[in-house]
Amino acid sequence: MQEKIENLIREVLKKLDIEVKDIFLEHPADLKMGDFSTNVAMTVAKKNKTNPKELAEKIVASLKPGFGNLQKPGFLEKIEAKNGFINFYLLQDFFVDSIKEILENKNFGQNNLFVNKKIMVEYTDPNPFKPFHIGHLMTNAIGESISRIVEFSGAKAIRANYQGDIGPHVAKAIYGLLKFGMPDEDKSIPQKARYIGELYAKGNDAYEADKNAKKEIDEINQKLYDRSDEKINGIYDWGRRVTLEAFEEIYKILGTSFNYYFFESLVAPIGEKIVQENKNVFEKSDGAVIFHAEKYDPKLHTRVFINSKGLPTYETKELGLSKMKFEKENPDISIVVTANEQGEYMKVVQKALELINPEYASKMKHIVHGMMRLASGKMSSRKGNVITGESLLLESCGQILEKIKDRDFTDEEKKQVSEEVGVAALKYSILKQNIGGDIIYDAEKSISFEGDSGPYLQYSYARANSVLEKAKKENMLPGFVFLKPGFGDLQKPGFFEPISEVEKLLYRFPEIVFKSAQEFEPHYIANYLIELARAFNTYYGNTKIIDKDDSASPYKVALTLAFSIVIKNGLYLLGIKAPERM
RNA sequence: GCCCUUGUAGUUCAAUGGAUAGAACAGAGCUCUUCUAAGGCUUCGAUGUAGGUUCGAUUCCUACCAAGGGCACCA
Repeated sequence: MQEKIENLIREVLKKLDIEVKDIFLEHPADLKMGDFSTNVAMTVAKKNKTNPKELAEKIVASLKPGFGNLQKPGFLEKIEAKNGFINFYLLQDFFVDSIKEILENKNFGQNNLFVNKKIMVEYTDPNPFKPFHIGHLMTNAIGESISRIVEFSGAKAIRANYQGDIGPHVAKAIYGLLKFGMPDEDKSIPQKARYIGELYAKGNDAYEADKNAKKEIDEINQKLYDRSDEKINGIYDWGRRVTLEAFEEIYKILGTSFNYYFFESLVAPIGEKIVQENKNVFEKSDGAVIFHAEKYDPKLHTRVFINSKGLPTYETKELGLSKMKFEKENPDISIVVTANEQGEYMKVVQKALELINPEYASKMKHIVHGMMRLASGKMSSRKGNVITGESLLLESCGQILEKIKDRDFTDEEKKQVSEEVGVAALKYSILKQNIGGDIIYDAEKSISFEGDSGPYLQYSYARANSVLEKAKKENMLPGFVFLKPGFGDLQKPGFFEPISEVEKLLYRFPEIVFKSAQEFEPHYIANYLIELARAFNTYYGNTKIIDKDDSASPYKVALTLAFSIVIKNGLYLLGIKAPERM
């Protein structure tokens, strides 16, 4: 359709003897201003120093029948010039056809942007021995959504989770466990994991406040690398298993499953080897091995790759990880999703990788998202003022459970619905905004169940579904026949169903998905779905969809079905489930 | 000090250089004998400051102000 309109404009401009390179077509911000519009008159007027409004009117006049030998094109209802823009209104047929297309294709919205491409997405990255905090929830929501969006765009997505199972943070947690003792045997896995997270915070406090503790923790860290202490090995293996199992329970609720789990303990030696083999890139300084990135780019800075104790830092591990990813899967694009606090250091690592292996570096893409912040300041698991992702999830789901307690659901259904809706509330609040921006977490407001929210979208879907259930019972099948009347019937008032905003938005879904994929930005989909759901709810509010006496009723059912398909696909792309009832 | 993000209604977020800057929450007021009121309909209310580029700037450039992050052995 876009092409048709573009060609039409080209044809007219040619007739008017106007040269133009690109024709920029967009959807006007307001549906009242047509389905497509172009600012071509303004750009041309600028070049030729003529009046844009007059030119727009001239173009429109030339597009209309009875002027010259151009016929009014069959696919347009109306063309108008307004404020220098040229607006195109599509014919009803186009919208009805688009509804048919949606009903024929349950995967409506897919595109070919990444066809035959393999894209690895690394996200979530919680560390064993530390709590699963809100930041992990955020990275998970974004990474999962991006994975689904690239899949919907033809890519083979490979989900990877990179976890720091070695390093000072582990030593701190183990120091805490040695000092304060192990948790009771009969506690649940999440309880044990929570306990380990608390002791990590204590270990960290001790590390900063107490010199002896610092020394002890450094020793534990060294022993962990060497695996030289039987007792520490035992605690380590146990704690690693417990925290990883606790994470799995959270992934299950969130609806994520990974193809790969990478661990720092495994990539560290690979990274160390890379650093040793590239002496031309790295330098020795104060007993450490460092990389002077500012030599290559003044905006970058120096970072330590091997510390003065001979232990590899995160930078080195990251090099090892990259190598491992490419050797295992050789992705066309290797995406890493993290919070922006890692943005600067990641650029340094990327620069180092560029010197070591330019091919790998060119395929890496680091997506940074904002931080989840408290009004009172930054959350840090080191300080212990974190709201864990787990507790937030439980709270969100709990609030839903309270809300549906009187509904006609079995206990099993209640649990499932409250989980699906609770997760939706959280994920939507993360995904509705630009990836880059911080999210200010407010316990009162951040989890929203009404208005601009995940549950609102789910509710709209459940409503549509309920209409469709009723339609099935009453044998009201989706249909279009009534819209193909004899020519004379066109005049019959009330025969045609006016095209609503729902149709005008539905056909745009694939464009939105495409844009989201191109920019790796899920929020376009989130915003689109809200607009669509709002249009449907308005339609629903003043339309009786199932009505045996209404010849348009089959079409209304078809429209409802099309809406339910699109909203379900859209929610899927956000990583949100669409319950049939809620 | 240098570098990276970000400044839009009271609050949380939108707006490929375009039209009257959109929503939601909060506030005021309607609305369930119709398919789910987690809904619908009214209403009040905003581009950090100062310049610049442009027919046109929330968007691009410069400076300033403010918030967050990073800047050598944490991740």
